[in-house]
Amino acid sequence: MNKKAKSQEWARERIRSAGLRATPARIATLKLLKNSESPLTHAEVSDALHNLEIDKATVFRNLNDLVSKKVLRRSTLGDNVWRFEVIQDTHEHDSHPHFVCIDCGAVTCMQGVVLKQKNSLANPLLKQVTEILLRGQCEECA
Amino acid sequence: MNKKAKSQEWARERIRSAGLRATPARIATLKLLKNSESPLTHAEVSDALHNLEIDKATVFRNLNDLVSKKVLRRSTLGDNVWRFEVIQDTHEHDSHPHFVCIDCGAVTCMQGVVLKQKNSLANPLLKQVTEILLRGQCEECA
DNA sequence: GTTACACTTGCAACTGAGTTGCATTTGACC
DNA sequence: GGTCAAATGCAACTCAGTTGCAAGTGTAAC
Repeated sequence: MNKKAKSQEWARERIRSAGLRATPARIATLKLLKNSESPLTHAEVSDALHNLEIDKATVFRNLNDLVSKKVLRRSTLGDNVWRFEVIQDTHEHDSHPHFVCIDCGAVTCMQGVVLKQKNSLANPLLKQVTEILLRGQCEECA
Repeated sequence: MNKKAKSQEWARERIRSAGLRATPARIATLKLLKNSESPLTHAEVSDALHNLEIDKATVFRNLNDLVSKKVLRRSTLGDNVWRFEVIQDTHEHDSHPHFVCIDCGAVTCMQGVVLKQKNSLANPLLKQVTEILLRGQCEECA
């Protein structure tokens, strides 16, 4: 099986095992996000798939469906637009912070960064944090 | 001077010292945010001031003006809506993380929390972080 | 392979946040 | 009080995201 067919089969299997139907729109969406280096907005996904003539409402619904099935992660990067990325199986429980450049919008995953309490007073909120978002300037824009 | 007049005078002075004109709309906006316990959305501000018949465009412009003059802080809490809060003078250079409850929207300042690198590989991005946002469930909602 | 039907899709119309251009009004300094 | 840049009101706009509904399609069961 060649690389393209393998990617196709992977996407198909991922969608089906989530309990959803493997439609062309969903397979294309998932393949696109899998191959992307950083999370994509709905507009970017819609744009990339425009040659498949998939309606924007369909793209939204599929992205949201895949999020609710834990196939994708939906995050907000400070510009009030949702971004979507594939949840890697290997990182499933490794919720690393994301760094977002406030100038160019580029997103970086920060695997080696953790949150620490400065003082000994335990903050109970720390245990319930589900997402960490850092904002600033990336090296390019600084 | 009574409490109300004091608050009025405080807002007036804060706006003027930022280099802006102290208009009724701006004074009302600033007083409202000063007395609020948590950041407010534009819609909430607009709503609260509706008896003053201030146009929504004016509210937006004033909020943004006050943000650019560092009188207010504008943050996004994960629901893709901007929220505004007064920057307290005492915390001006203390960029502590904010914790946002994904259910009720409540915002908490986390003074004792810092970010650490797990491994020794220095991540240059860490030096350029200007804002840290944690998302999760607050104690009430957990 | 055919069939049945729930799940998906496309379309179009909608909501709600936020922006913009422009004519009119007004706060602050003289 | 007069002047003028700054601020406002209005209306029309953009853009993200949602929704209702009729038509189409993937899948499981035959």
